[in-house]
Amino acid sequence: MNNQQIAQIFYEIAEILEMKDIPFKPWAYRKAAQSIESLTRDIKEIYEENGLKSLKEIPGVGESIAKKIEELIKTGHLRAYEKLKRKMPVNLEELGSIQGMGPKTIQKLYKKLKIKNLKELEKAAKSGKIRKIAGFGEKRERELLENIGMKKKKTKRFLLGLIFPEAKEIRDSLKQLREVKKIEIGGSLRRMKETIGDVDILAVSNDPEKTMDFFTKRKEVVKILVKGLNKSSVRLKSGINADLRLIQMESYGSALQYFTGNKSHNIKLRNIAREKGLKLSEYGIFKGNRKIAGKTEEEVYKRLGLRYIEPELREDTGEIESAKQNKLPNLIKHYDIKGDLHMHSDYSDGNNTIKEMAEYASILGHKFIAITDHGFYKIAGGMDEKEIINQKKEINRIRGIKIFHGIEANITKEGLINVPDRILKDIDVVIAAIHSGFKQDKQAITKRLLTAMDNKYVNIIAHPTGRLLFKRKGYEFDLQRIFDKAKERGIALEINAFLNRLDLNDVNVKLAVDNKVKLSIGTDAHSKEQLDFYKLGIAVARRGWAKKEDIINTYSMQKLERFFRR
DNA sequence: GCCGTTTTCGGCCCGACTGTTTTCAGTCG
Repeated sequence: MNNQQIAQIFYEIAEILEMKDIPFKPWAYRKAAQSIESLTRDIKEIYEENGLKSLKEIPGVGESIAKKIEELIKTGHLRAYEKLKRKMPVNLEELGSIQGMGPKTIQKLYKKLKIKNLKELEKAAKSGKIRKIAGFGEKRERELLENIGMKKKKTKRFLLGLIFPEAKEIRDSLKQLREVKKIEIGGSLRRMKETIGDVDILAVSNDPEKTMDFFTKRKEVVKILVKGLNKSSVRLKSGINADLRLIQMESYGSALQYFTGNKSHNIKLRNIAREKGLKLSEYGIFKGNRKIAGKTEEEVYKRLGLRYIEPELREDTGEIESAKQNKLPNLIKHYDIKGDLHMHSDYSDGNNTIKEMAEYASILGHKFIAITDHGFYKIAGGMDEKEIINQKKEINRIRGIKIFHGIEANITKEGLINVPDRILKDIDVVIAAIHSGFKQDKQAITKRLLTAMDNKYVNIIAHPTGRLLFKRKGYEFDLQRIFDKAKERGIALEINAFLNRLDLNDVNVKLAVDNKVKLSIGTDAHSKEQLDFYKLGIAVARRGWAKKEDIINTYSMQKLERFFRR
């Protein structure tokens, strides 16, 4: 029973209780499920520490839910849940995934028509049985059928790195309109989450009609879903939906705050408002009927007694508590980054020459780069000893920004570095990474990484978990032991900024920062345009609460050289 | 069922939209 499975059970209990019209309990179960889902540790571990007592320290978990967690850990079952299931034997996950099917509707359709799953729902809708039930009608029935076809809630998510440039282009084009007084991207895109569900754009406009026309006629738009004067919704070429909402200037701040989210961050803010006898909504902060804030986000947070919280932190993972105590970190800024420490040239599997990479990096404002082609690795066109020597000579000839001569070496199944020490010793920066043998168990991978980090030339462990978004989960290892070793040996762990890696991810970056481990940002670019991904790396760092001093890309050249030589 | 710098009892986030209604319930974000 892992955290996700336990959370899922509590979500289902919440749904069933909701059907039964039991007040407030669903809210409690959902809250507990949410906290369990976002734990960074195995809940079993927490339980083993101090039993029920340590479970109750999880927010939203009290006496009763703690006992249920205990039962699940110990037996793998939950009698209370199974009893509920027997009375409500419907496939909640399936039916609930249909847009318009909430708990009350599912309950009603089960009671009246014994509908238990998607197949039965579709059959009933097609044969016109649903429209005859009180509270339903032809339109509802037709809509349900449509939504079954769409399976709308399961719309897939998209890579931040793909959507970010597309959304920015739309925003910038709207910004050109004279009528548009203010505009910003909201939602998970503003929080720079690694995957994005849809694009939310907020604007203030003097001419809503013209603005909406312009938006819905953009060349990126393939379908208009809704078009109104306050809100329009379109589907873009990439497949993602984009909303444009127009709001009044005096609510701009509170609307931006509201539409940036995330949801539990917002709920917490509303609770704080309520505790102060105020009301917070997307229209502002109200005392009775009087609006007392809402024009800017800063004002909203301030009025709630909080320091301003950067969008990347708004995930309800402790940022509100920190803001209250004025303990938010001073997050790393874009301009703190002086260079990129992982990229490939045509010496291995990259598309561009070293010179081309360096020139593009210079345009981006970098002061240095590290060329880190694969060494001794045939599959990726890795260099042999002679090519490595030639590469060094070429780097020394190139004028312009500082180029560190690096290498990306493999960590073998035994934890050895696949490039001999006599070569490594003359290289400025050595990146080591696992590129094969992902299936080893947790212990084996941990040992493999630890052994590799004992090599005295290794400076950076690249893409430490090996995950690929939407593709591969990544291998497991004992994070804490790797952190301790990295600190002991003066090795940095990488935030690989390649769009489908983002590895370490935000959660692990936060843990690393807490452990005072140094991090390095590298794009892993295989062509010059991919050097743009460094922005994604900064986003992950910021979402992981990283400060300037946590990231070695912010070091001065001298300090960085010292770090590499250690 | 959880939780508390106004509470160990009495509260629990807010508003828009929609379809089916004659004043609202359910769903969504």
